[in-house]
Amino acid sequence: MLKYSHHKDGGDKMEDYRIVRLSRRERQIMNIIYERGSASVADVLADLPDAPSYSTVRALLRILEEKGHLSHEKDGPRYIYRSTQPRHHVGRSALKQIVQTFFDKSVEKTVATLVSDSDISDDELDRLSQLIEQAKKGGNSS
Amino acid sequence: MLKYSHHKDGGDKMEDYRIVRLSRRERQIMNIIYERGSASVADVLADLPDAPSYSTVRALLRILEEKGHLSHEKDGPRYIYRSTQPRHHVGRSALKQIVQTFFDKSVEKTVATLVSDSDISDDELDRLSQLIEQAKKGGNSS
DNA sequence: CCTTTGATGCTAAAAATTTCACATTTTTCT
DNA sequence: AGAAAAATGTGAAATTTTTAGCATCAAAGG
Repeated sequence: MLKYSHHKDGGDKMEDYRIVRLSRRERQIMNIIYERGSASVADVLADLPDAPSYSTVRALLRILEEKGHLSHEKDGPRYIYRSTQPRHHVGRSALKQIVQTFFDKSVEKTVATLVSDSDISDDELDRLSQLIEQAKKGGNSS
Repeated sequence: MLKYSHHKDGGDKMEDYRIVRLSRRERQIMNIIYERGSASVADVLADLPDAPSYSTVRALLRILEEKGHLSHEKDGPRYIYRSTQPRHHVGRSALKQIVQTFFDKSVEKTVATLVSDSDISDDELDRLSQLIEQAKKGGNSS
């Protein structure tokens, strides 16, 4: 046939981005928990599209916990699940992935889409300006 | 047990975001194709982490085509696959999802992460400023 | 205290995904 | 043209994911 360069070496592509390893349901559940910060079984069930049974959700949560993505604590009678990885960390990674996949690794293109698409108030635009200004002053590379 | 409000009505959560419907491998492959713009079987195989066999990749590509996510054209002896949905459209949707899931729907927080994380040149920061300025002048809500 | 309700623990079947082997077709090269 | 190389087409096995049923445990209420 052919020789294919399975270059898993570059260290650039796909990197650790663990979300990519999750199955469809696992990802949906993780997203719900990231969005809510924490969630009970009922919370997850309420937010899940095409919600399966209660048992099913619990099984998935258990699996995610076994895999180390979630942990739970007891809140009275019920379990509250949280991500083991801090949300901002995972978000940063996910964002980076999006920038790479859809926006040619260009932060500029990404921001362009963000500000053009959404309905942003003048206030928020001002704060964005300040953000950029701060970045200019603060540590940079060039 | 309990009553769970399977509210699939709000129309806000998860919305159409089709990527979420893809299986793990399907998603990986779609990402590769979005990133490259188009790809042959060998291209996909080269970029896939834990690359399976050639046959396997072709099977997945066929499935993605059946599901309507991909189409192919002949480039000489081989097939070149492309997304049926325009990349910028899917990217916009994916970005929106990230903003919602990890950044409290805040464009500001998202941009803050983008500019703080990445190593951005002063040039790019200038262009970002211009971008914001344009958005201020152009159509907005408030 | 005992019953009811609502939670979890576990196990296994059903469904979907992932994988590859083999056959066939097309291209390339001498 | 004929042989070799490289691509696609197909079907089915192997694995993983997804699902739910039933047993058990804990809290709340009469």
